[in-house]
Amino acid sequence: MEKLFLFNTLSRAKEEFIPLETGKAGMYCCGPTVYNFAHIGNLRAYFFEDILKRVLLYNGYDVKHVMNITDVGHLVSDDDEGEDKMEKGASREGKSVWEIAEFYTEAFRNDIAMLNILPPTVYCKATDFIKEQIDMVKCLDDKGFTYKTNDGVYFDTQKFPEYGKLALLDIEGLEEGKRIAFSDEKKHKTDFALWKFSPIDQKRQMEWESPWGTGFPGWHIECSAMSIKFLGSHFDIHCGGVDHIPIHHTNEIAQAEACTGEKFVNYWLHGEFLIEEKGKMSKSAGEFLRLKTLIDKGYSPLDYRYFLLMTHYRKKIKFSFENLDAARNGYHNLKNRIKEIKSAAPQEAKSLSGDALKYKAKFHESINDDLNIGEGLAILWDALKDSALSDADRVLLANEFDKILGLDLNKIEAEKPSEIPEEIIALANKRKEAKTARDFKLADELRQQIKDKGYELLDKKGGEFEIKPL
RNA sequence: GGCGUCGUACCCAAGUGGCUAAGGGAGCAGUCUGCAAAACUGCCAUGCAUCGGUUCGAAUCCGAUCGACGCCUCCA
Repeated sequence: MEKLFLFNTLSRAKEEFIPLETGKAGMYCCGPTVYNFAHIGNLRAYFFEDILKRVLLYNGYDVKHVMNITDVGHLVSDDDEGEDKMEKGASREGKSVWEIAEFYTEAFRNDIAMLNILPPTVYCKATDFIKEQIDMVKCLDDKGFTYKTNDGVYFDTQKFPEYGKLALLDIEGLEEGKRIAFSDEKKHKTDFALWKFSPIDQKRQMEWESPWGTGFPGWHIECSAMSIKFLGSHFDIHCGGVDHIPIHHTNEIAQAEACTGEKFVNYWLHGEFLIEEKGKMSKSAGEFLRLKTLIDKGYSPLDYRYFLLMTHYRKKIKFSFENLDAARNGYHNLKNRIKEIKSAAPQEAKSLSGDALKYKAKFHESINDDLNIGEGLAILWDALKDSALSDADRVLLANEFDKILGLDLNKIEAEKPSEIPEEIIALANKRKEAKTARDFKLADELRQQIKDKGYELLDKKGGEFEIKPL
């Protein structure tokens, strides 16, 4: 098996991937909170995880990919009035929180399917595993890692000496309550809620009984509880966006390791943000770009996938329509070139020749070097332009690389003569005559007529022409 | 205030100590052509934010400066 290197946030270094169990890889990815549509920045994270998963599969691993769906609301802040994102979404749309969750989960599945993101092996909804979450809080409670306040059960981070190791947190330097009203019942600024109580005077749409009182799970417990349920108390890979490093994943490690007494995860991988001119894309700002927005503007979802393929997952990518245009053009040219090669060599290729194998090896090396897809894409371009390779080899390589790229390159079909109506052919022949007679005015008129009827007339060498449906 | 990341051509971007600094887009030129479109071919960074240092050798390591961004509620 080829060596695969991944950048591990824990060590801030590329490390060789060694699975816990030979030939298998367990992977947990933090999924969406289904209170609204995903914006294109959110989708970048799932795209990065898709590349990771495809690279693991390419290397022959049997991948178990688990993703949570956060369908339980988390409070907007510690001191808010009990309204959360889910309930806000529900009241905004006049539906129940359960309906909201169902609707946006479906929208999310559609979005990732359009981007050719392979669906996870397991989708797990937070509300389906409340018992597991309560059990985990109990476990922490029994081991003395918790304390109770008026509004919930908290994790006492001072009892977990390694707290913050993932984020290299300088806890002293954190500004308590910098952007949030701070609960003064918390013993330490980094302590976080494991279980929150429902406000006494209010009936929440989502609340459950627990040994500590009616309420709902804290902000981080679902991921630890569900990842352990599906992948075991110690598993290979956990990923998410970079924003998860200092809080969410830091807290997950604390909870999980305090409860199980084992190392939680071997490799932590984080995807960078997509940013706009004015900075990070966010939903709270109101307007945000969805995949559908791009489609409405005439882009295909795979144009956006190509855009994401152009850079490395650990680098910020700046979104602009100018850059998306560049991606669309590049993708278009790529497909065009493959179509031409396929048209020239319609026969099925059998296996790669020596030179083509070198390209394959280079590609494999690139993607195994911490998912260097930008370099992989360049290798594809080089191969397609290498005249020393046979057409059959080039087609085979494109199909091979597409296992990672996911650009539907294998679906490109050779140009086949389409059925052109007699009427159009007659018009084209008339135009040819006009051209020969150097009556260009008439020739242009005829070409326009053909265009109006939905066909494009292209001139070829020697006065020949080609008709294509528009 | 603390912590973290980044700065490679007009745009996106790979390269993180040693071969002419990948690739894509845009642009320009050419082939073809009455014109157009498409396609193909060629050109496009003696330099990698700036200034110092280490080294036989630096885009790559170190330091300083400037600039951009992220995190310290929730968030991909």
